[in-house]
Amino acid sequence: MLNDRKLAVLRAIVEDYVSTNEPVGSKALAGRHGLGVSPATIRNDMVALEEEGYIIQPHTSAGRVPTDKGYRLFVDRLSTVKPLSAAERRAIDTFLGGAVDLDEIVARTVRLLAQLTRQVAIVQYPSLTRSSVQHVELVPLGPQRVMMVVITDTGRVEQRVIDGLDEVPEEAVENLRQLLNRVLDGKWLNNVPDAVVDLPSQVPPDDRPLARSVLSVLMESLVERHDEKVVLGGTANLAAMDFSASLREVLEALEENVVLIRLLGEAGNPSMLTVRIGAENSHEGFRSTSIVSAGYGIGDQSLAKLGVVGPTRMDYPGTMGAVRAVARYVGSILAGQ
Amino acid sequence: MLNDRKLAVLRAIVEDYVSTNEPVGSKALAGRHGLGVSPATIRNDMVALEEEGYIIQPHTSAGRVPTDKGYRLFVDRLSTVKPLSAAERRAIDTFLGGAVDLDEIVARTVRLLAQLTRQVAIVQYPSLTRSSVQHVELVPLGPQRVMMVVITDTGRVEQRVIDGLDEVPEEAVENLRQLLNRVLDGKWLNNVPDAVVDLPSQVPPDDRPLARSVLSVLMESLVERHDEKVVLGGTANLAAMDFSASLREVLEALEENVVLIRLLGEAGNPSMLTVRIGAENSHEGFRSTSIVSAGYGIGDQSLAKLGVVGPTRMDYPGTMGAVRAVARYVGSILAGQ
DNA sequence: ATTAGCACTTAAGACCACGGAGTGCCAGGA
DNA sequence: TCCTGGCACTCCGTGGTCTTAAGTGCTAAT
Repeated sequence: MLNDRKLAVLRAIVEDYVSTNEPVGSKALAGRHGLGVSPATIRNDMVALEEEGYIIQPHTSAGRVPTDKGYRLFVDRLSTVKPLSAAERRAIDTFLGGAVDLDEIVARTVRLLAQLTRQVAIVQYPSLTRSSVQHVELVPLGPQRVMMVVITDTGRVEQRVIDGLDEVPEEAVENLRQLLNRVLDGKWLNNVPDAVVDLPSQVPPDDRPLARSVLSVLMESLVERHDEKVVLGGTANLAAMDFSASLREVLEALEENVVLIRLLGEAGNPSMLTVRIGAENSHEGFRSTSIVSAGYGIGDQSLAKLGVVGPTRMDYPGTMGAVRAVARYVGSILAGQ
Repeated sequence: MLNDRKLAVLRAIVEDYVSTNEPVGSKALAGRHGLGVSPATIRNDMVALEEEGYIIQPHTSAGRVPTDKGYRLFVDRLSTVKPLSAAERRAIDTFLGGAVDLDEIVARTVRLLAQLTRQVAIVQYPSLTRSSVQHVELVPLGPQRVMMVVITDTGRVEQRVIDGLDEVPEEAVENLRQLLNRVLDGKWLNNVPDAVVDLPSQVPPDDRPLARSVLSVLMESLVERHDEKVVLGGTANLAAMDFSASLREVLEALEENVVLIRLLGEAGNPSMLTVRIGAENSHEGFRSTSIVSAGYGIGDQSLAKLGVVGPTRMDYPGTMGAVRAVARYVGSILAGQ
């Protein structure tokens, strides 16, 4: 049904529409692209494409515009990811290289991604559950307060104050500290619960209340509370975009971190590029946007996701290239830390 | 020159224009407000107000619109801060009361402020230099790495890893830890440099390289690097605003944390409400917005600023009331922690 | 299967007329 | 001296008509 030329026509329509933002007609198309056939022929192909639902015309006598389904076919079969230019790669390198800690890596990444794609960038903080414990510290703050600090191999530090304890002797804290480090050192965070479950029985009976308090806070901070933060950048680029939905709707959706995290999480294979187009996005506010995302992490272990949000009418090859490149660079920077 | 009635006219113009977003004419004004004079009289007053630069008409035969100077007079002399309703105060209380740590207090505050004012809210993290040291911890991470954690009385935690040391014995770290706590406990952060300047001479000669490394990182993290973070909220409200400038310009300016911090910092008396109207803002991107800000802190010690950004055509009394109330509540919550 | 030609549709722009809201000014009245 | 009613004027916004340009669908010929 869809021979090669029809596909070529679809590709040309997508490319033209993305760059001009105007419905593309048969004549203009035959002129600009070297398809070697007349406008009339292209028109015939167009009605076929329209019947299949890949393109529509906004009104009778207007050119054609790709549908979500058309973009989907385009990214799946008609385009290849565009690698970055050497200059762009150098820019990434120097820009990300200067970061000193995790916060700054994330902040710079989001700026970079927004700048490269001229769209809204989203970067998720590396997830706790995918990293491992490097060190646990317990610090007595007073007779009844203890601070717990957990350091992970991705450079993340979580700290909590444990309050309302009975009088705790310093050496009990010290014992517990040593025990925790012995048991947890190098453990995946999601294995922490199993590792500590019988830990209270290993301390002297007098110290068990302390141990239980510390463990419950530990579990809460590491496991139950997936406080996966996300950072946004490039929202100014929204002003230049034109959604069929209202700008307000998109801005509102972008403010809901929970939504963003779910959206990134929905992506398929975590180490691959994922593209969700228009109505494929489950959240109402993103029905007229496309989201290109990728996992990033150390080695082939994906720690978190990053991506960009733009109009469905976006430069998919270029955007996908930028997202993929940035994800890889961030991974290598994290590994080098 | 400006008698009472002219001022009343200006006040009426501002109030009408703020609520209708349309230039207000003499007839409509005489009808709605009980000024007790005829439209013709109001017209005469209007030309006077226009000659003084408080109002302008967008074109002949249109109503009048307040200028920046008009708004300024309005907030300075013609309006009073509107206290929140009891329901609003209760809402603040329950909403902010549920926060468990500093991050969450800030996050909730920004949401609250955006919701109350229906504008863009900005909250600055409590400044380091205004708080005091509660505890310093040094944790050996390996033979050549030490982690330093500083906890302040505002609940903020700063941590740094000190790297590339010579072999450091554990007891040297422990000694230094005790010394630091003895010297710094309760100190204002901005007094820390003075307090530690002669500290290397108080440790055994062998440990001085370690002490110097730790101190230089300490100084860097606390003093030189005023990494005062700001958090934004309610950007979706931008969509409903109409600036004379482009939306993009405002969004861009809002993304520059440095600009926001400077802007908040420019405010006058830190414990008072500050209003900057239109061109009074030094930054280009905010020329068509007004910024209402206030300091907040524990007791009468101002730790940081918060505020909202909206169109010059904003409800000043209501906005000022909300900003002031939120600033006070946040202060009391911080004090209670 | 492709192409050229042609009649048809539609949105967008130009032009115009007109009603409404608002103004400035002037002369008369308290 | 200040206020008011009246009046002519200005300008914006709206709605109507017309025209143009772009693009389509269809048919007949290649």
